[in-house]
Amino acid sequence: MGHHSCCNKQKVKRGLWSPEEDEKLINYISNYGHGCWSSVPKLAAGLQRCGKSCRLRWINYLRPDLKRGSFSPQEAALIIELHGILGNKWAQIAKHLPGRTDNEVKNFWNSSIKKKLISLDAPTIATYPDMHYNGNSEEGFFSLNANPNWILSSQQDQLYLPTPTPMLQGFDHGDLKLEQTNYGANLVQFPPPMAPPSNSSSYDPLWSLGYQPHGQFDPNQEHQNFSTSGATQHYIGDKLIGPSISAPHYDEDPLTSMIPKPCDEIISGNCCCMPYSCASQDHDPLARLPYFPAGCNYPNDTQVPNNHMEYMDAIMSSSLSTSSYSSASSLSPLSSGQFVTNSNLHSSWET
DNA sequence: AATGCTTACAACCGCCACCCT
DNA sequence: GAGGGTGGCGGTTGTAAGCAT
Repeated sequence: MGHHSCCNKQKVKRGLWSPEEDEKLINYISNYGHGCWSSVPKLAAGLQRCGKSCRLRWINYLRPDLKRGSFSPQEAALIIELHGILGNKWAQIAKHLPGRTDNEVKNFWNSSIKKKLISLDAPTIATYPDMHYNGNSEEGFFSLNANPNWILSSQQDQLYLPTPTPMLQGFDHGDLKLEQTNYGANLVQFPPPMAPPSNSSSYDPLWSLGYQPHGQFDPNQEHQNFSTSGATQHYIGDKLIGPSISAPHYDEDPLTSMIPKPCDEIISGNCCCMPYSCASQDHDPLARLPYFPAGCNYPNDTQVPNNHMEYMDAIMSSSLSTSSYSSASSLSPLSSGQFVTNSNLHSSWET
C-alpha cells in the first residue's frame, strides 16, 4: 500500500516541481512519449521523482493541450450541470471540458462553486417537487436538471415548467414566485440578479453567469441562436437524444418569442451542445451535454446555449436573493411576469 | 510594514481496477 | 486464481499569493 514500487526503490523528491524538472519531463515526453510512467524518471535525465508524480505533473500541468486560465461562465455552468448528474466524478466531468483536468475541475468546484452553492437554502429548494436534492453530496447541492422538463428561459431570471404543477400553484416562497402563464406553463420568477461591478478587477465566472452582453461575448453570435424549426426528435450523430416536450407558443407571445425553443436542433458543424430540457430520462443523461468529437476546435466550435447560462444564473440569483446583493432591488418588473434582463445593465464584459 | 487570514491550486496519499505473469 | 505492477481516481493536504487589519 502507499507508494508505488517505483517510488520506494529510489530516493525521490517531493513537493513543488522546479522549472528544471519540468523541462526534463517535457523534453523526455516530447521525444519519446511517457510509455511506462515508472520508468520515466530514470529515463528523463535522472529526474528524482517517482513515476506517479511525473504522470500527475504531466497530466495536470505540463500537457500542451491544457487550457489553463480562469473557468468561463459556460464551463462553470457545465460543471454544475454535470455534477448534478455525475456527482464527484471529476474525471468524467473533465472529459466534457476539453483542456481541463479532473484536478482542476475538482479544485474549482471546491474553492469556488461549492462555497457559493452551499449558501443556498437547500431544504427550501428541496420543497420544489421536481428539483432534485442530491442527498449523496454533503453540501446538499441540488440539480434543476433532474427533471428534463424544466425550461430555463432566455430571460435568465425565469424558469418555465411545461405543465401545471399543482403542488406549486400559488407558490410564493420569498423571492421565488410561481405564476401560470397564458400558454399553460408554470413560470418561476427568480429575483433579478445584480449587475456586475463596473470596476471589478477580478473575474468571477460564477456570479456573472447568464449575463451576456449582446454583441460582446461571442464573435460567432449566430451559433448561439436557436433554430426555429419544430423538430420533435433530435440526434447527435446517430444518437437519439430524446423527444421534445410541449412548449409554449413562442410565436404568439412577445415575451416568449425570446425564449429558445426547447429541443430545437442547435447542432452546428461537427460540435454541438444541447439544451438540458431536450433529454429524456430514458436516455443517456449525458447525451444532452456538450459533445466534443475528435477534431473539435474547442472552444471556437462549441457553443453552450444560453440556457446553460440562465440555469447558472437562476441558481446564483436564488442564492443571492438572500444575501447582501440588495442592489438588485433597483430592477423593477416591467409588468407581471417580466423583469428587466440583466444583460441590459451591462456596459462591458470584464475578463 | 507586519501580521494573520483567506483563497486558489499544485501535489500527495490511499485506494481500486485492470493487466500480466 | 494469486500476486505484483501500474494507471487512474477522489479526497486531502501543503503552500504561495492576495487581501484585510
